[in-house]
Amino acid sequence: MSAPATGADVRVRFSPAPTGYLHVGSARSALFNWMYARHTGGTMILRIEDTDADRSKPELVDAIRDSLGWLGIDWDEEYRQSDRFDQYRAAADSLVERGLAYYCDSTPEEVKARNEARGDGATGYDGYNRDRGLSFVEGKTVVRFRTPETGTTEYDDLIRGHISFDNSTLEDFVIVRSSGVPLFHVANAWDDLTMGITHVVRGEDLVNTVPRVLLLREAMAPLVDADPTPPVFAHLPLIVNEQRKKLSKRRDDVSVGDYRDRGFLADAMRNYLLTLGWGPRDGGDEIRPIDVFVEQFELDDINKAPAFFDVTKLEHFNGEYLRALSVEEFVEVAQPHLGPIPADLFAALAPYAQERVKVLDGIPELLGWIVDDAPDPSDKDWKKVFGKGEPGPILDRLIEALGDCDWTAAAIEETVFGVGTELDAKTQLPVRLALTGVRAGIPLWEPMAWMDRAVVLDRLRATRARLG
RNA sequence: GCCCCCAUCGUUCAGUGGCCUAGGACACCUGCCUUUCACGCAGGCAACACGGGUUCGAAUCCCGUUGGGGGUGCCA
Repeated sequence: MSAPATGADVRVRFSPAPTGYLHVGSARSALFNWMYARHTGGTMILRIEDTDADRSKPELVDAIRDSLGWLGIDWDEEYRQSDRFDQYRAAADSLVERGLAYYCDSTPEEVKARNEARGDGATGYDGYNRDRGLSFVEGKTVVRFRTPETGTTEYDDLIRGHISFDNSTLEDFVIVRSSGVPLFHVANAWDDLTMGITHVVRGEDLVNTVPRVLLLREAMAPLVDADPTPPVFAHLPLIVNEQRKKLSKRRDDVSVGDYRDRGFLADAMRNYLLTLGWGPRDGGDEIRPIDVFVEQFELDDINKAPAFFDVTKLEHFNGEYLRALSVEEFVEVAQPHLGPIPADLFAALAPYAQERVKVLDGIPELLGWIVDDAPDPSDKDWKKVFGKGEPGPILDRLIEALGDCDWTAAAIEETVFGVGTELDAKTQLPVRLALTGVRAGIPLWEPMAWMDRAVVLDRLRATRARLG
């Protein structure tokens, strides 16, 4: 068991594979690493795990860095595993020399065929070349690590407690491909060792790799002047979808960049992500500035159970953050989301939008009617508004009065309500439906004053006509 | 199949043997405000998966059952 590092000794890393855009699951891992680094005054490391040349895309590295930056997650050191292949291979060679690893020329198909021929239901590598003393053949042999046949490999997880694996269940896994390129486990173990990583904070889907990494670390420690003590592991609960399954790129909306593009605020996203698997120690409000949470953040407060990524709650967080902005700030962040709405019009109506919109991409729906063509209300709304009473005369009177009054917000409001008083009727809803096509929305008077009187009258007349 | 893990309101976080007739937030419902909606405010609905232990006492500890998830790649 390792002595927990504290204070400025802490070194954590976020290690994404650049095989896709940053998704919410990895963003959460990055965040928790960052929280801990900042809480302890330690070092946050970004390590790009791009050992799989076929799937890694260099341009995605920048996309990931951008998304992290957007979330306000910064780092103190950065590495790329593709720059360090020589080190991993040297380490692997040494393992072979010392008999801790060996060459193997079995193809996956051959292994599978042997397993099926045996018919005992076992899968995975069968140890066929374990003791056959094969030597290196260019493009043909992989390097496999020789796992112990007996005993257990165990460790204490800061979040999940003691976890133990029977070594007999560990197969001899590949550490160097036949192409000569090292794989995840060696690269990961070597880097954690040589970079002095003290805390490994990552998703629960990686728990099963711990024994392999631990075994490798032990085997490689003599090669370097580094602390052989294993790091502290903290495996985060998975973030799941409504089916309680790990978020997947194919089925779920997981790209952090997509949320940004839709008009979620970085602070809201970060704050929400933080509440998945963790809550403030003081039991206080879950929406607060990040500094407050950084101060309280402890890895062993993290939950064990998976958490559902609830977009509805994210939206609530975003709404709160949006409303906490000054109007000027709100106008600023809204710019990319205005759609057909002129900037000066939006500036005038921004306060109305600010308290109604939860995500910025909802702005066109809220205000678009002002500049769009005449609306087409649903039958349901139509019936709700015009279904009873004698709406015809009310509309007639509205058209008449509105054709006549001053064209200012105050005069329009006074006119519409005046007709209401005169006829003892509610006049706002009919006007609203005629102009916007729906029964809910921002106050009408300013937008109406901004619109041409003729347009307003046209929509009112069209509604009157449909009434028959 | 084998290995590992998880289990409190619909969701999320709180609860670490007595303060729990289980608390906050989201969602939902009701009311207030308002000639719309929203914001705001006041209420409401709603959970310790099940079965055995341990204990004077269990949501909290142990065992089992059931359910769920993750892994099982020359991916990470």
